[in-house]
Amino acid sequence: MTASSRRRIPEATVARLPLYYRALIETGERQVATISSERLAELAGVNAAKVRKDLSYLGSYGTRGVGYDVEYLLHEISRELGLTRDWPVAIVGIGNLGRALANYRGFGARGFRVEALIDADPALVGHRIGELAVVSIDDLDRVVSEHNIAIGILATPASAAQEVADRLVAAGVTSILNFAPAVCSVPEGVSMRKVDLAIELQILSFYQLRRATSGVAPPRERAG
Amino acid sequence: MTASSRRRIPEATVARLPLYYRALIETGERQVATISSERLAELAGVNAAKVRKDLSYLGSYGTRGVGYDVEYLLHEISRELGLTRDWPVAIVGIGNLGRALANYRGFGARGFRVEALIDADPALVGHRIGELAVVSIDDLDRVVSEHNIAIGILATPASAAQEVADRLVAAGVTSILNFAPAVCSVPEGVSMRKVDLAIELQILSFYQLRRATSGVAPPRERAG
DNA sequence: CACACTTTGAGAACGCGTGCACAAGCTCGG
DNA sequence: CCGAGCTTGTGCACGCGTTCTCAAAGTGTG
Repeated sequence: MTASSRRRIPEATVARLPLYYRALIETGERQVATISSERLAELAGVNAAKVRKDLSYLGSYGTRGVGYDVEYLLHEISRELGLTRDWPVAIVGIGNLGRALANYRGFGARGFRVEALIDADPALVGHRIGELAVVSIDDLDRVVSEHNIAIGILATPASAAQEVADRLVAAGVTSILNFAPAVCSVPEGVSMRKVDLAIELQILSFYQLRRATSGVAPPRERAG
Repeated sequence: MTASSRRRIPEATVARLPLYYRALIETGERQVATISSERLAELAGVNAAKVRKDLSYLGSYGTRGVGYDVEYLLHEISRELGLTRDWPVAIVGIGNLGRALANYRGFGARGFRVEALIDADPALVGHRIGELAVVSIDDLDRVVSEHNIAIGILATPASAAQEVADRLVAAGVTSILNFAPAVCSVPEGVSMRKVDLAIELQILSFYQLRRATSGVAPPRERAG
């Protein structure tokens, strides 16, 4: 039975699976064999009922009276998230942020291997960052297909975002992580997630202001 | 009447206000005086009914048959988001990401002025990045109160995140943007938003895998 | 001034996600 | 082998957010 033959997993649950994954990795390193939903909830910063419901979407992997087998659960979540294989990734836009992302060690650890750095600026092309040389955006198509890249990270200025997204999609990329502060649309069948740093600060600012001018408490955390 | 004396604004709406803000800025620059909810929805990448409902939480600023006055609406949203004033910000953890954030131009444009760079590594202290010198974490308390910093950006390794968050809160910071891949709790009355790059990729990977093994379509976009 | 047209604002229905509460099921000690 | 104790899995109710829909309210033309 493949991962996809199961019942549909709610989006909110998918967003929490990486939290469980991380918590389980840490737990496994401490040679702990089983873990209860309560403990896992604590480590992941959520509520225990939610953990149980989330995990039940993957199947009944727990044992009543005991808890979940750490190794087994870890394996199942890895498989569900596609972390049992490597994902070659390309970063487009090698500015401040793109460079930081290129050097970020956290990706490789989870199987996301940055295999291409792409930029439109001729002055940057050929410049090495770590093991990789920046290639021209003219070679986007070739690089994407040669490295079999399915996931693209968009770190260009806002003005270039839509055009680059289109080119990535045309080249065969079907998942995009967009850091550009711009609305950007992709066709059906392509996923896109947005991370906008300025927007995050503006949301904080809203609640900060409310707290300053009144006694209104902010929500405890965001949806993610 | 202050921003906070109105009825409560739903969290989901707050998260969209910055999108409207950005769209209105762009529209204003094109000398357009009024805008319909439909057009604004298009620019912000959401649905028109949502735009109208969101804006109605701020008050009835539209004119039936006409639309919204761009300048006026912009002003109201700015005020609501606290963008009419400046927010001094500190970045803690001057690694790859911290440095990129320190150089990021997008913050200043919205009134978020990075006024302090803090790190625990003595080798980094004194090092200049742009206009600012990195200061020691031992001076965190002093720097935060001297600059009246209410918003902190946490870009440390996961292992230091909770401790640094505690120190920020103790120093008087009441809003934290957390980039560290760790669960991290803050007391009531402090807001924290999380941005975890590895988690974003893992979510993309999930849907990528589903698409590869079956014909299941991913959700069109995230909640944000 | 009346009428056609546009667009907002809000009522209402629906769907998703959350969390309580508890039965079902497992372990372990005696 | 039995009963006490623990933990999972899930039914259910509730609340939030989204979206459909339409009356209300404005504009503009003849």
